[in-house]
Amino acid sequence: MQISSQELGERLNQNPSQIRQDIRCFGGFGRQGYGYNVAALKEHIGKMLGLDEPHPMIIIGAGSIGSAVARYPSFIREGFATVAMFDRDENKVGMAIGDLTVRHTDELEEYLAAHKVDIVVLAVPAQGAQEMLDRLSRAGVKSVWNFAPLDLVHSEEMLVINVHLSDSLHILSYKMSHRGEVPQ
Amino acid sequence: MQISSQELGERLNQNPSQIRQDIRCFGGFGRQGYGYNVAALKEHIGKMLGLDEPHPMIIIGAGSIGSAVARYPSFIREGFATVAMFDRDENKVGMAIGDLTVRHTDELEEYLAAHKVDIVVLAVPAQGAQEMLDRLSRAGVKSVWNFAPLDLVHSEEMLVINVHLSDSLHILSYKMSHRGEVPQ
DNA sequence: TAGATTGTTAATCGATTAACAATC
DNA sequence: TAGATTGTTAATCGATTAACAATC
Repeated sequence: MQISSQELGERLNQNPSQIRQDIRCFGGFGRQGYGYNVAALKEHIGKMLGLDEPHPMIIIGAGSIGSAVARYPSFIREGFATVAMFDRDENKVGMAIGDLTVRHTDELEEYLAAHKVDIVVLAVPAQGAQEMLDRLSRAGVKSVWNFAPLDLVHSEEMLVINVHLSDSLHILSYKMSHRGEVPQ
Repeated sequence: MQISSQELGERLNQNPSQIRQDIRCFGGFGRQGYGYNVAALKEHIGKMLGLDEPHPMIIIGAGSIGSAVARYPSFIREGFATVAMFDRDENKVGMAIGDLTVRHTDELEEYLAAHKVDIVVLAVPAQGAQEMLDRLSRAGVKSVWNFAPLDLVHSEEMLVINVHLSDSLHILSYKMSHRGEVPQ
């Protein structure tokens, strides 16, 4: 099963040249006159993105965002399994979310010391987010996926990706207001 | 209260030239030797993004993603208030989420005909998403914020913004795997 | 007025696209 | 072999940055 940069481009709304340039970046393995082997391509891209090995995640904050991430089916398929959830609210501790039971944040450091955790999902309100990030930093956490609606201050060693849903909502709002105008 | 492109650039990690170019796009109103009036700047940007008037939203799908959007505090502050939630699951109909009660999707067209709805948030599983989008299209909906993890086919008249959380997770995963490598 | 900082044009840089020899 | 399609270099395009006259 093969695919050409031409067809890949059509499906992804990209120029075929762009496709070839991009694939080349992670080591060309196409064949002239033939195209790319789909299975090999998928494997290479997966490896490139680190999807070839599991990445255990824990989620801090068992509110609606934390729950949504824990339940997102495609993450689990791709190896991003949530292995524990934490909350500081006593009322949420003990609650079942999917097949996990919410733990108290007091247990956080202990948990991190005992388990391999690749990614910490930060799904707490804006107020407590920076403090929690500093705490995670002290506990040796290296990668954080932040859903708190602010940009967090962190050291060079930490990798923090911020998800700001409002950015995408603002784009929608902007395009709504300017629809029908001549582009440019 | 004023601010210069210099300081704005420092705060936003942008080149001051970039800042000036960008602000100019929506009509320059800075003053030489002085900078930009912060209040005026905020108002102009707000207007540009359509934040000067409320945008009633409804959410389809009362699962964890739908609930998270309904509760996201900054949306409400910015005028994106959720005015109704729908689900096709009888068990969820009648449930309270914040101060809303989940309605059955059977009432959707009726609701849309009777109320001003600027944005429909699509927070249903991937399987039903395209079908629901077509239904919304027939009901005259013009703007959709899609959280279903697939790109939806839609007519030119419809504005559909896709939120794919996994994109951001893949970026995190990629950077994790390639950390410490010499950039470029 | 002198100093500061914009609006705007010009220069630079990087990213996208086109072209084509290499080769399967 | 002939046709197709890659890898790769060159050309184009757009976006970022620098520069500076205008002016508050």
